[in-house]
Amino acid sequence: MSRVGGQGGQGGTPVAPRAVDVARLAGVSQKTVSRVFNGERYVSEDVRRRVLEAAEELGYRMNSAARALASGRTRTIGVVALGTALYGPASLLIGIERAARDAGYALRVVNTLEGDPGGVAGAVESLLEQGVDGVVVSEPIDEGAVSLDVEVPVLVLGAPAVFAGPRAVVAGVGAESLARAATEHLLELGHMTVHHIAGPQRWFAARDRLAGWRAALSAHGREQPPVVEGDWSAASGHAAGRALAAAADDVTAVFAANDDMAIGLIRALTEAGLRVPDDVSVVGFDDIPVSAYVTPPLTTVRQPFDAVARDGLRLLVRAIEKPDAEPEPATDPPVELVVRASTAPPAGSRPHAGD
Amino acid sequence: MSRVGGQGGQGGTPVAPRAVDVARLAGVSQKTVSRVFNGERYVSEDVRRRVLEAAEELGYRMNSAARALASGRTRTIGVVALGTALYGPASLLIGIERAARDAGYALRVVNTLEGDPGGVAGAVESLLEQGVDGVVVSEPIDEGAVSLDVEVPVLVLGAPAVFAGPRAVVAGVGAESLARAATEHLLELGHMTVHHIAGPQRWFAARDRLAGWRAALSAHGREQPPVVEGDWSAASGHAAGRALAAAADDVTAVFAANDDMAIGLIRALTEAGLRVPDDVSVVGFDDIPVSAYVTPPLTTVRQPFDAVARDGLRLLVRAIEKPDAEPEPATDPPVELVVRASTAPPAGSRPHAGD
DNA sequence: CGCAGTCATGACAGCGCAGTCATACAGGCG
DNA sequence: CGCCTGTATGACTGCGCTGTCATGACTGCG
Repeated sequence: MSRVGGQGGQGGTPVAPRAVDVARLAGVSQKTVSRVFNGERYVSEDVRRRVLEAAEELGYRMNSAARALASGRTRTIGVVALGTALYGPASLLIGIERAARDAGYALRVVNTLEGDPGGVAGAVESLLEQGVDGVVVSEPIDEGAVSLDVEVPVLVLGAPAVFAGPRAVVAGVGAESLARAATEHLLELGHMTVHHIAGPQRWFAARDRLAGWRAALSAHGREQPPVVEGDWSAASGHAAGRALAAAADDVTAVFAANDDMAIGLIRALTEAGLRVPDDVSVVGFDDIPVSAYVTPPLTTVRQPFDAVARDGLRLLVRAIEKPDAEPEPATDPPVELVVRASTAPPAGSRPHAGD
Repeated sequence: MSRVGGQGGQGGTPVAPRAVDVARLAGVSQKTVSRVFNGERYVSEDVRRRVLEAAEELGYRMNSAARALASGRTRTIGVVALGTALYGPASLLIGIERAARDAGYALRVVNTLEGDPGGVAGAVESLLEQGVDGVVVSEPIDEGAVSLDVEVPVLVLGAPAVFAGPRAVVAGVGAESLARAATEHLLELGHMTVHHIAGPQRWFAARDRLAGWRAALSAHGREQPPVVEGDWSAASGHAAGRALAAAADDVTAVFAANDDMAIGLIRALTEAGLRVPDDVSVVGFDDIPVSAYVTPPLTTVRQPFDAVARDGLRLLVRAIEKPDAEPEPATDPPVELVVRASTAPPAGSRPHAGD
């Protein structure tokens, strides 16, 4: 008794049609069906059409498990993401999905729970078990040196060589130059120095921004005020702002490592009776959607998530499909500073409270 | 010549060890290795230990493609998401991932590009092709009646029965009751009526919120002012706020369908010389992270994304693993109104500008 | 006309697992 | 003691594809 194909039978559970069923209907061999569906050469137009028609009629869908087993390739890319709804990581994930799909790859996603030790390594391991041709580690947190000594290419977005591996490709989110641009914007407005509310230093992204800030100040020979560290949340920015307003009376410019903290900071400053930007200028980072509409509209730095994801994935796909090709370096994404109303020149004649 | 296992050989490409390799090393049959890795009954403690040790030594990882082919199950759930970094959808996706992993399922993600016709159906199709045991359609946009007539269970989060299918499970994000609570909060403060800035009506979530607003006003016998429709963005909230401030001088309370629009709205009101909450009270929806730190801190409604995701996935997994069980209804998630400083009783004696 | 080269197709094996069935032995019971 | 039930294991097969090789048919050219 042979199997009864999909839509044909009246009763019983319908059985998904296989390539042989299509082949039979089209009057060709199963292998030819495979050829058509893989877009291989050497299939006559006539046969191709017949196969596609037969497939359509039966509602045929290729079984990707069988394909993966036979070919050794899954056409799937695994992503290790952070499991946070923060605008940056979420946007990057979306960009990765789009780029992967455009490249003909499906996506598997595993989130690392923050604070989970060995999270990245474990996540990569589980992806390999699920079967992926390549892995993207998106904006990870520093967990000490992680060895990504795995057999597939790995793209690390937004983290340096801490992630070592034989087939690692690192593409930058390039936050350092962006942070530098933000800081320089404030210096160019005439501020003597710029304070910094940093992100949590376990995040590479936070360190990059800190480094960019330092670099800008160094380059201009300015002193580096003590850094306050937040946790990306508006709440932490608020707390940092309170501390800043209380401790130092000479703060005229602050660069916050993300927009949420900048917004919290502005609120704290406002509560302390300081006006933004009249008394204190504030720059954020990310250009989250609300930034243009908070009070005052926030000057911030826009990250080209889409370009980063696309560029990184291009490299990854190349590494997957042409393992022997040179590991071409990533192109640096463009810097974009969005100047709004939260920054202004310092009030030169403003009397110092403490003098 | 037989294959040389993984870490053993010095030269050449290492070949991933298979179950037979583990079996050989442990002195058992391949089938027994399979039993151990699937946690089946009837394996002696001694054998189990030996197999695990052998697997460890070889660095064995099961091949999930082979497993899927042989068993017909992929242990993977596919998610159709919207491809937006909006807080709601992103949070829901994270909740889904966690819940799926806890249930022992991996995740495949496909984003629908907004405005892509037939996006959901196409996305589901591509997931089926990739091989999934179940599908989650997360907060979709109305594309007309979509028939999810597929062979696997489908969980639709946050959309009504427009998505029909033989094995569909619908779990609510229950935005209607939340929207109703938000509106009633304003009425209880003493406002005569409440204006509404709606989300794009192609979104079910936006319609639910609109319906909740209407229900609250009807229940209290209040008139329903005309609705302004935004697109979730702060920019659209800003535009709506401008229109509102210009057109009507009797606006004392506004319920915005999400926090971003509420923030844009507040900015527009501020620019028009109206104070929040003194002149106008504003309620948002979502409780995005910055909401507590904008000026003024936003009264809003928190959605229990995690609970919704977890509950929905429980139903989906049940439908996958026990196809014959009753399709238990979803439990309604709890309502949580977060009252901050953007709402207050109306200024009773405030002189009307136009009188 | 005969032979090489290209194009088009099919036969067959095997990817690495899980399902099915057979087998073997232990203990309980009438 | 034979029989049955429960436990523990292995042999064999097949899931639905792709890779490899074989086989024709057709083309161009000396």
